[in-house]
Amino acid sequence: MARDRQATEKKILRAVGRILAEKGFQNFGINAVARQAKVDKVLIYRYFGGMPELLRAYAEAGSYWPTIEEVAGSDPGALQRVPLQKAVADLLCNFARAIRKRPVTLEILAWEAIERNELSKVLHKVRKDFTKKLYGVIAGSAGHPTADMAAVVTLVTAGINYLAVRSRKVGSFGAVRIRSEEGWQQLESAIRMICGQCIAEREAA
Amino acid sequence: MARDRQATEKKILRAVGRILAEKGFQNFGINAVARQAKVDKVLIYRYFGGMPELLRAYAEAGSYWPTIEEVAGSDPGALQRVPLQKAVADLLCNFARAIRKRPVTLEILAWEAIERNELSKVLHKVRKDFTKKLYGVIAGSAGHPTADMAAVVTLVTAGINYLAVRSRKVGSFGAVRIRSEEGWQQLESAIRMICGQCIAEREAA
DNA sequence: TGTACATGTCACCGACAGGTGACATTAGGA
DNA sequence: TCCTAATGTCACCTGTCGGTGACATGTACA
Repeated sequence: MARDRQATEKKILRAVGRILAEKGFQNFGINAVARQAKVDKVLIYRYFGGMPELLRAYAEAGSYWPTIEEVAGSDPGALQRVPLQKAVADLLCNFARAIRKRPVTLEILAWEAIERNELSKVLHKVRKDFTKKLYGVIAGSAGHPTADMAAVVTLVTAGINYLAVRSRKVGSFGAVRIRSEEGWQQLESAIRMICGQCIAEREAA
Repeated sequence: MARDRQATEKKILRAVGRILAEKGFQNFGINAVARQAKVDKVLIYRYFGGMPELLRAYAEAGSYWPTIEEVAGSDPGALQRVPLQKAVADLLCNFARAIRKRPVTLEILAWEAIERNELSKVLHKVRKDFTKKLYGVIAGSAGHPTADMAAVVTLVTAGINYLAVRSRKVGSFGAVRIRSEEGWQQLESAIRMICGQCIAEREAA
């Protein structure tokens, strides 16, 4: 109709986002994207090449991972001036909040337990850079985390991921109502408890 | 061929298990089961009714969740005679080991983040009973867990689930090599650290 | 002006999914 | 013995998927 390739490409990419956010990877496909974007599917092949390239293009355009500022605050240096246990706890809590706000990211997280695709590959890379930078933010005057601590942080991060992903489908897990704000506040205080105690032990040793 | 309905039904149910364990829900379907079982798919409809009923039948026959003994040991009463922190830590570690041994369970856990089906419903119920019984085992002379503690246990359990599920597809998460035995030993010591400290704090208060 | 190319439309293909109806064969009871 | 019902086999339906070839139309440039 409009004979505007850029606009068409944008429509397609927006459709990708909508489908992922609303229906997830389960009902995702070339035909579904074309339908949603109200565009002939042949244009998707012409402009992007195919499914993998489409996903990669979407990945590059999207912002489905927290930024450093979002998690570490606008002044990351400030983290090095507070006790390590508080810094780590804050980072984890902020991460939980940031990730919960991203439906597409949660979908990708859920789906990468099923199969690898272009989006999970890109997410993998982004996440690696992210944790590396975050480590740089933490490891300063406050001292470097030990291996023990790293395992604790890994476990807690994994727990956050799991609960955030799961909250899309179900109202509670174990004792916590993961759909409600207060449920997540319970979890945040659990995180602070874990960090506080574990790191205190480390410092004492 | 053999004109033996019972044998045919068994073949079908075994095929369900094989497909779930090897290929997962992604490539699961009536046709796939029929192919794997070397049975005409119409028999699946005749004997079970359809996909939901087939899954329910498989669910009732299978043992894809840890038993209480597997997690609490053959003498659950013994748990009430050790410090609460050690009891909880042991339960969590045993749970991690038990769940890692069950590929089909991990598949269901992964898939229930995508969609609800008959298997996830059954799993939901089994899991609920399991946690209830387990709570009964713990809550004895050692005293009842607090709400704070419950949130910690929830978070750790979620982390275990996530890492176990993820280890099917990827070798490491964060700082931990989740495919290797030593990676899980790091996690176990992290669990003990968390439990020990958090509960110690509770007792002091 | 005319022509070449980018853009968009349409119709179609083969593969596979879930699902069903009709038929052959065997076993077991009247 | 014969008849019925259970068991197993086969062919076929509809719908959706990813993917492609052929064609119409607008646009920009020689």
